[in-house]
This record gives sequence, structure tokens and C-alpha cells, in this order.
Amino acid sequence: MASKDTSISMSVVRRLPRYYRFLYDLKENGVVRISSRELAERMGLTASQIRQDLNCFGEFGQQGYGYLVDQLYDELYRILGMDKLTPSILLGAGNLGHALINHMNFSSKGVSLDGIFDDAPTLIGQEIHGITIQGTSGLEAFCAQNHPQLAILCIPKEAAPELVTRLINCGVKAFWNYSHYDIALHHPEVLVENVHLGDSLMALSYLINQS
Amino acid sequence: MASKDTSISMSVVRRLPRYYRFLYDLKENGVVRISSRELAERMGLTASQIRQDLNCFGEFGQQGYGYLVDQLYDELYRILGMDKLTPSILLGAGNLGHALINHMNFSSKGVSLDGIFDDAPTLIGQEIHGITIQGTSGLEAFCAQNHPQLAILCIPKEAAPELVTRLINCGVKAFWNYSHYDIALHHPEVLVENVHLGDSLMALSYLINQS
DNA sequence: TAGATTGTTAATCGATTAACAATC
DNA sequence: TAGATTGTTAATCGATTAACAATC
Repeated sequence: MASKDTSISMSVVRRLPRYYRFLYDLKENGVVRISSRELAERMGLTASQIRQDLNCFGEFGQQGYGYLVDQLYDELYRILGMDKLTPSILLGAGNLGHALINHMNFSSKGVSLDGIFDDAPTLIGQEIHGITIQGTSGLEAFCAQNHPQLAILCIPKEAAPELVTRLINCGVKAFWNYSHYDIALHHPEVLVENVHLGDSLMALSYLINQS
Repeated sequence: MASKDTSISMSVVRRLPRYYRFLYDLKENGVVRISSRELAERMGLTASQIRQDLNCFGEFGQQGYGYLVDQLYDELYRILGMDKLTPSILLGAGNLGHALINHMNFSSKGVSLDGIFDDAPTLIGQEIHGITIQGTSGLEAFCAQNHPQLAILCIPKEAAPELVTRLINCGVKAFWNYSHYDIALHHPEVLVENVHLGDSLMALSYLINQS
């Protein structure tokens, strides 16, 4: 728990993973030190913003010198909580859920995927990435045993309200939500990160039609 | 081409699809009129913000009465450009690309998916949603014929730089980018909407570890 | 020491919220 | 007409950028 944790704005938080990716690339390319000015140029930001952002978490640079790439990378790794794995489950192993399981490297994002749930008879019993898909009737028992903190929701909007309530009763504290059900509106006490792919594409459609 | 098009901020644009979804639901539920106050309550926004946002595009309400749901829905449909389909192609029919094709309702988002490209020998020739996967060698010929304006990138970072350049030379003007290649940085002249699922999950990991 | 670059404060810019006159 | 609610201007709030003293 760093010193200035409470006041970090979401604008800053959303930039952290991108910093982390750029630092990783610099590290990979053997770059030892970098100034805020040069990183800003590479990332298309202002040097001021980078220094402001980093100083939310501590003083990682050296005056007159810049930042040590390795050290800054490690700090971001720690700040983002990548050193701990959040026990998690995924609900809805259809097209999207299945693709996420195969496509995402969960453990490199601080997440440990421990269970997969779906009620489709054709899916129950199947195995993905070494995890057997279960029906949602086993949810409570699984949670009592494994205590997942995060649920990844790849289910239709209609199925969400009931499942979300059950999950919260099981102790789930955060949702990575691909459904169109507005969790935050109904359960303000939990953390919700929405991924609305349709909204993203519609916003792009709007921009295309403007230009 | 509405009157005040030029000055719409991205903050407003990103809220439009959500307004559209809520209006759709209201319409489905037979709600005829709604005030900014009530819509604000349902969406978890302020009435002020809703009125400000909508007035970027015109005067859709009636003083003393509110907004007609049907009419406002139609306006949003038009504003978002859903009445025209942008010809598009998808590159990379692996897990994620495949899932997107099956999962997304492109035409309801103003997008017409006309071609799918991938260089994996096991995928070339296969058919998804009535479209045959082609190798990228056929890209230029296809574009000369079909003039896609939008490319959906589900390819690895390494493959992106060359393909993006080729696509832009083929007249592609916009990218829905799932790769970690930073298109906007290298090609500021095109529209880019990034979907960085990993960044989204890492931001959530950060928040989980704070609470 | 001189040059460079940070950490941090101050200034600017943009987005959100509040207030209210216009009007249905 | 009176009540309600918009459209719009003004006030506030927050985020970004600029400036500069501190210091390596």
C-alpha cells in the first residue's frame, strides 16, 4: 500500500497499463534509461503528464538523469498488482468466453482463472485450458471452496441479473463485464470494468461517418 | 451532416452508444416519453449532462414535456450513422477474430463485414458466416474491387506494421484495433479505435488490489 | 561546475454540474 | 394560466500543460 493511493484518478489508472507495455518493450530492446521527454515522444504524450502520473505513486526518477527502465518497469509491475494473482471464474463459455480463455494471458494480467461455468448441455463437461466447464448449479459450492474475487461475465444480458446477485452473495467483489447488463447501476458496492465491444464499434462508426 | 458536428468531444461521442441502448430498451418496453431527469436517474448520470450531450446535435426535446422515446431513438440511430453500412474487412481469424465474427452483430453497428483474411494454411478456404477466409496475398485485389473503409485487426503485433501500411495504401481509412501495434502513433491520418482487452483487465487488477 | 532532468507548483484548458429564462 | 421541463449560459470542478526551483 503506497502512500498516495486514495487520490489516483481513473484517467491516470487507465494509462498505467500502456506505460507498462512501453516499458516492457524498452526493457526488451535493452534500453537502460529514458527521460520523460523521450518516453513522451515515443508514446505521443507530454513529458509533463508522464511525470505527473508517475509521481502519484512515488519518486522513481533521478534529477538530471531520467528513469531507469528496469526499475520503472518493476515499479509499474508492483503498482498494477501483477505480483499477486486474483482468483477468478468465467461465466459463459460461448464464442466470446471461449476466445477470451484461449486468447488472454490471464496470469500476466494479475488474474488466475480457476473455474468456467456455462449451462449449455453441449458445453458442460468439456475442458478448456485444463479446466472443466461446469453448470451454474455448482457455483455456490465452488465459490465456498475457491473464493473467487473476480467474475468474468460473457453471458447474455437476460441471464446476468440473477447470476450477478448470486456471485455477490458468494463473495465476488469485482466483475469484468462483457454483458450489457449494467452491474454498477444495480450493485454500486462492487468493482465493475465494462467491455462494451458494440459501443466501441458504434463510436467508431460515428467517427467514420463524420469524416 | 448536422449543424454543430465539428466540436463534439470524444467524451460525448463515447456516451452516445449507451444512450442508444437505453433508448432502445425504453422503446421495447413501450415507454413513450421520458424527461432528462428520469433518464438520468435510470442511467446514473445527471439530467444536465444528458441535455448538454443531446443539444450538441439538435433540439430533440419539448419544453415542459420531455423527449419522445421513439423520436430520440431515431435521432441517435441517425447521428451514430447506423443508417449506412461501412464496408469492412477483418484480418486475423484466430480465436479472437473468429469469436468476433460470430459474436458481433456488425450490421446493427453500422458495419458490413465483406472479407476475412488470414495466412494460416489451416484457415484459408474455410468459411465463417458465409465468407471464405483468404490469404493476405489477395488483399490488394480485394480492396480494389470492394473498397473497404474499415479494417478490424485481430492479428499479432508483429504482423501489424506491414499490413497496416498496405491497408492504408488500399484506401482503408479506419481501424478497429485489437492488436498492440500503435497505429495512431505511426499513421496519424487514419481513424483508430483501440480495444486493448489486456489493458482493461490490468486496470481492473489494479483497482482490485487497492480495495 | 555546467547541463540535464526531475518533482512540484501554478496556469490553462476542457468537461461536468448548477441555475434559470424560455416555452410548451 | 400554472407546472414542468427544456435549451443554454454561468459556475465549478478536474485534468492537462507549462514553468521553474531543486538537485543529480
